[in-house]
Amino acid sequence: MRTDTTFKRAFNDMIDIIRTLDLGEELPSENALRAQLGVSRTTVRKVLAGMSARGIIISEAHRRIIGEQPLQAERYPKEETLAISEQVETSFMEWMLRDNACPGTEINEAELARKFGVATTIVREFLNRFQKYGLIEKRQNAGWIFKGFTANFALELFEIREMFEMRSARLFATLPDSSPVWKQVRAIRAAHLELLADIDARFQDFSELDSRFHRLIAAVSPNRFIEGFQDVIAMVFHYHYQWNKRDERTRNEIAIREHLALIDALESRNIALIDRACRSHLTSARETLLRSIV
Amino acid sequence: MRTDTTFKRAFNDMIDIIRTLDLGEELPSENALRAQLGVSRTTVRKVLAGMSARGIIISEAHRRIIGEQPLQAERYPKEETLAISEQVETSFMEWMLRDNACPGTEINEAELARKFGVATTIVREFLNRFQKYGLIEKRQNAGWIFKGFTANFALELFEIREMFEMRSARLFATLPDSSPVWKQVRAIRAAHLELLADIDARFQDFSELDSRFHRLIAAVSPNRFIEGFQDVIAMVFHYHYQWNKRDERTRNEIAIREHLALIDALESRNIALIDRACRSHLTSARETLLRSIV
DNA sequence: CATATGTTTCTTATGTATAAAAAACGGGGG
DNA sequence: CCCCCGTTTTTTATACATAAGAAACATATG
Repeated sequence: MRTDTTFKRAFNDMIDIIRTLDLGEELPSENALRAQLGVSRTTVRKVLAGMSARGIIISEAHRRIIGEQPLQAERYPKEETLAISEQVETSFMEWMLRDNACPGTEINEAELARKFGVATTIVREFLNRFQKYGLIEKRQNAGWIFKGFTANFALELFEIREMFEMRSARLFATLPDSSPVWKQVRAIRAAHLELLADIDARFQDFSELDSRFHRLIAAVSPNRFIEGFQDVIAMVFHYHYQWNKRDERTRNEIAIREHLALIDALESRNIALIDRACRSHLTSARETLLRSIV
Repeated sequence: MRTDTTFKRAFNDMIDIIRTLDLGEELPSENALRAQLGVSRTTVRKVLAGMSARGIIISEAHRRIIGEQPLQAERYPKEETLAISEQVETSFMEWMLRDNACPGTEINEAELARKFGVATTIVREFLNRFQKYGLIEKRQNAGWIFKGFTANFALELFEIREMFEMRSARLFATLPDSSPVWKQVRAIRAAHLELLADIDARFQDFSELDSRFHRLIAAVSPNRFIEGFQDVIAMVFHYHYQWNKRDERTRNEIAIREHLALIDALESRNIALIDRACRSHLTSARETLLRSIV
């Protein structure tokens, strides 16, 4: 009943490990592989068995050696490596953004389960987790309602975001030169400059960099509630921008320049400068989001 | 399989409704009762059937009249009116606060389900919802870990709480005299004074008033994320103080006086005053919580 | 024709089952 | 005694089943 996505993901990862080894070379121990693959030994053994069956690995007494290099074609497709609960997220987002975007829509667990082809349990569990994003609401003994990806949602989101982000950004002014954070700041500036240099081809990579940047800022003084909120922000930007492609290149270029200005401000340790750069970036991000909603 | 807690709760509520009616009087329609009881007509009919069977209601052709007044003893016990998913919350809190309070404890779905005598599905669902409180964390393909009711938890909680509450309190200074909020403020001040007058006997009622007060402040400018965070705060205070009774009376009396000071400040519309009263209350609340943790 | 009740259909809450994955156990061999 | 591997036990992820509850439909009655 449970899907074997963990096995398939591990199998694919194992192919990459084997490619770093030579024909006839002995494999690391099951325990070592377990650590490398980040799964249990049970799964490692299943992967090894699968590879033996395909002749990639030859098991001799007390040792295993590489029989032949695996082909890329033997990899399992990406979809099969995602747990059902993860696939449901994508299905739901598509349903939400494409089909029934209007606020007030009732969400029917059973219907969604049928539509997505999964068990109701999974949909229920997903909706429970998804609730934290503030887009759906539960009614006692009845279904859920979709509150809508509305301007109000964006405004409430950004009100919190501004509080959290200004708080974190200001803290940078008090960090000693010796803090390891500065190295990360320099690294992320480099990543921004690189992306900017090749913006025409790689503008779609910005979404991930954006999330990384804001998480770095938040991380100066860890707070589990702020970290949890970063998930909300990441979700919104990930899916909303995936759906709305208008002006994507320009939007992203502007955001990169704002990030760079904020990085400069952070390094200056000047509170006024930090405040200004941070607020200006958030204002512009908010306006962009609002414009794409209406 | 599903429990009939909705029916039992409605049954109990129905007893209260009948007590306001006279013997021989005709009952409201099913639809009217549905609205009053806040359940579906299906459940109303089940309640009516149950009461008919006990002779409380007599069904004549096309009408129902009160046959005899129900006895309080006929009420279903409180526990049976709580959905399993609600009972699990209590069980879990007790388990957490009494038995295994130490940080890092692994939480085992199957074991909890056995201990609480419920299906694993329920425990899973509960843990998913409970995650938002920041006290547990999930590990992929494995169980959950309890992060502990620690000083750090309290500090992170109050950092956010301070941001949110100061923001809301300050907004009061900008409210026009005509705002309906002021009436609610006066009402809640009265409630505080009443409780204070009878503090020796009723100090335990403070927990609920506290939650009501802070939700009122937050409500001036609704924000779904702030409202969601109020749940976290309410949970912490509800359960933690239920567990730790030390100095409860004194603590609550102090808090009431701080609330009253904050109410005065709000009504003064003086930002500096509001800031001071709000911060001073939050600081004292934080210290109290911290003291009770260590 | 509107409102009340009787009937049918659909959905949610909760229990049970089971394959996949993790963890624990146990016997060698270095 | 520690690591490696074979085996067994436990736990999680997911499917499915069903009674309780909600909603929709139908009929009757004033």
